[in-house]
Amino acid sequence: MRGKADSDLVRRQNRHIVLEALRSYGPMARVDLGKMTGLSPASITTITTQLIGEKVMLELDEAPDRSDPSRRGRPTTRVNLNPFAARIIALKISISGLELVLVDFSGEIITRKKVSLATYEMGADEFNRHTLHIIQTFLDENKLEAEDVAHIGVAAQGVTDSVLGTIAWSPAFKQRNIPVVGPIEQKFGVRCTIANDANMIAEGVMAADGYSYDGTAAVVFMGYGVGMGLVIDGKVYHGATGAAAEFGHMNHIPNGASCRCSRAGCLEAYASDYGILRSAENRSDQSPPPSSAVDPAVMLALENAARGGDIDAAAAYAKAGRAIGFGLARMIALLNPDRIVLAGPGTRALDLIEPALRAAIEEGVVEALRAQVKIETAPINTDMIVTGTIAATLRYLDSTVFSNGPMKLQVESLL
Amino acid sequence: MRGKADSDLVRRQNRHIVLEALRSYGPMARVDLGKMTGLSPASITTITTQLIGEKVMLELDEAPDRSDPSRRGRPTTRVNLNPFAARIIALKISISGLELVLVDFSGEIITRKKVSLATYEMGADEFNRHTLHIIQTFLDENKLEAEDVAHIGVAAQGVTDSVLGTIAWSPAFKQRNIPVVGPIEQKFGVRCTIANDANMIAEGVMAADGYSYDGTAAVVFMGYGVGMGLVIDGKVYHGATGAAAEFGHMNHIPNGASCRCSRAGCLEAYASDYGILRSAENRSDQSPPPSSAVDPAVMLALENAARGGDIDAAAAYAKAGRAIGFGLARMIALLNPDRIVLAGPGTRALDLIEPALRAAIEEGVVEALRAQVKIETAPINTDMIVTGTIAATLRYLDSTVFSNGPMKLQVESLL
DNA sequence: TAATTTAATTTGACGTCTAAAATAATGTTG
DNA sequence: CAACATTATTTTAGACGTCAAATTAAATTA
Repeated sequence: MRGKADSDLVRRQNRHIVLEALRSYGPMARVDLGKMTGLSPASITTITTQLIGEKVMLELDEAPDRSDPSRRGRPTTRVNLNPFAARIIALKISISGLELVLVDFSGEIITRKKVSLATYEMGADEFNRHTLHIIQTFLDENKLEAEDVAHIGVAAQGVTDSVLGTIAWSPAFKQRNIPVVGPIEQKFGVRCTIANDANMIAEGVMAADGYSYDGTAAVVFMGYGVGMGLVIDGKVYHGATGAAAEFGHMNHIPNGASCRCSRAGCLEAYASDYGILRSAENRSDQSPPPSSAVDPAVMLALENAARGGDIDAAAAYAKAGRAIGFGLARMIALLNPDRIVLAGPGTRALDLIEPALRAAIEEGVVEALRAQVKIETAPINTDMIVTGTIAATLRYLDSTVFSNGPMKLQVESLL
Repeated sequence: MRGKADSDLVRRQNRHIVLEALRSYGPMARVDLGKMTGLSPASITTITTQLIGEKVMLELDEAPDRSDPSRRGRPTTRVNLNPFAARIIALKISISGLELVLVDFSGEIITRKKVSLATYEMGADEFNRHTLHIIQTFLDENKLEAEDVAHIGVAAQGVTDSVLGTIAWSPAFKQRNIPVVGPIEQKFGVRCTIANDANMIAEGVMAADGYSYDGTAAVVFMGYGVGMGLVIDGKVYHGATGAAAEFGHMNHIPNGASCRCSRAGCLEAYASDYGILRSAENRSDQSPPPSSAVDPAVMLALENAARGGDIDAAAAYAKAGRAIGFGLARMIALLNPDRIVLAGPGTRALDLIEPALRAAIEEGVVEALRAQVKIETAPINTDMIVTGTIAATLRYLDSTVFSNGPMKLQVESLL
């Protein structure tokens, strides 16, 4: 149960839904904000006036829209989030290196930059030395001081701990429990949060339809690894420590194929790029997984071989599909979602995977449970991890900082 | 995102938390309500005055508390939920029949009654004819009209659909998709809801500590079947159609042991009473499961045999533990909970099950994920299903009916 | 009996919302 | 082109709910 309600809560909540409407649907007129949020025109006036006064919002200076000639009356003036209200950095840490994206408050990308970094053999200290330097350089290149940045949102591949601010385990690192948030906050004095990359994909998918979805969905990522982002009652679910939905390392077969995480039988060991490749090449399930990503060209060739009649390759994809299908069946039994979204480069081979996947779901879970669930595919080309990290970070800022209103001056001390 | 906020929301929310405080902690003084809810004494006065006026609450007429002789000042007068504000019926449908419990608004049980009913062979119509008659008799016995009952909360064993108000699949019925809510609402004109029994156990566990827990927990029921209630961010999670957490029918081994649900490899086929018995008797995993519950005495004997050195029996319990352990490992990978509660008669044999269970969890999920989770055992004797159903139903009434305030009179039509 | 202590209510101010009225900015029409 | 119509936005006045502070209530203590 949430706590007590008072006029403070009312103000925060209503400011929040106004910001959220602009965040999801872009610039709009005050009337439309009213329709969107259910607030009266009077309240919208009050709220927008305040937000504009705080420089969080601005009135767009544009010529009236004449596209509909039958339109009468006073023309609208649209308002939008003020791009200069804040800047954030989204930082993606993956097996191939770092990606930095500088974004303004309205969500517009200002610059982005990729830096490859061979992280696997690095210890935590060395990694952080590099990372902090790369961030500093990125700031310098954009003529920014650290205090110009309101938040740094990190998305990392693997198991992240959002409470400790660490990467608990990742295929990009030999070492475990690498602190990330601490060093960044310490060096730059900027608030920082970390999340799992698959959760950020889920965030991206939700952002794509304006966070209008409010059911339970699972977003599956297939590629160099297998991940999942869970959306529960419309909100991306993070679990006790932000490490929820480690679908790739959910056990498929007890004592089964060996996985990068040094365990046996994980789903990923059957359905990731390297798992599929291993099966296709008829190597034993127990043969050790590689420490680096499989070359995408190799996977492309394998797909085509499977389509061209290579029986071993086709069987490898079917095996992957069966593994994912059983994983989904188990997930469905637990969570009874209404939607499953398949995403990531692995969906390119969906034609090869899907029959076995669907058969496994049918085999693995009662009809009553799976009948409702819709399976969709998300576009694979867009960089959902970055998009999602940006959306999540900005939404977080909206709710924590900008919904509250301006700092109250502490005048008492003057008396 | 929730909708807009206004003074209406404020009133509902604050009335709600006041009701909730009394619901969880019982009668208390207005001062304490203030401390509990964070509301000012003035607001508490306003709210309690209104609730008392609406006969939802009442002031207790009791002698001042003299237990602490050093206590000075005006004595408190405690208030409580008015038992006569409403009555509810909790109805439990299980393989052994129906159980009806009449409860007043303060949560006090007025009467309860068990009726055994051989439901398995019944069709939906016959079952409902019996059920409606049993409810009618129960009302008559307590000299109640249907309209004296504010809500009927049903807990059923198996897969329930809270949207359609049906039992989608249950071991108590041969037939599928049995409508329950519809017939009851139609005949008695009383609002009715249905939920899965394991979810109601979870509700009971949460109620037991005053709904103060707000993390993610899984409550596992072990007995004639295997069930799970999931608590996500402090709320019992029901999924898209109320059929969440069908842990017992989550697949354990593809193409594995045959289950009552007519599928193969479900966890329940290894870890329920009949599954354990089947293994202990060295019958094949494929041999058909029984259609009725295993006699508790048989299970008790089996436990003692296992403890007394019967190797087959001990192995059966270990096999059950391993199945549950892998199921939990998979659940942990998906949901990263901080708490697992084991409940139900099956926990009596926990000594036999636990080693294999813990080993399986270790084998089945990365350390980073399982390190946080605490495994507890709930008392097995209390009837958690009924307790939980009552708690859930009353809380539902609190939030839907009694938080709103009295009906507004529609005076306009008089003009 | 008067002072003290704690509980509960009353009073007056404050913040936010809303409906209705007023104002603003445009198009339409005779 | 002036008056009217239309749509957007702001202003005004009133409603509702909270809270701090003052007041009243009901007990104990001295």
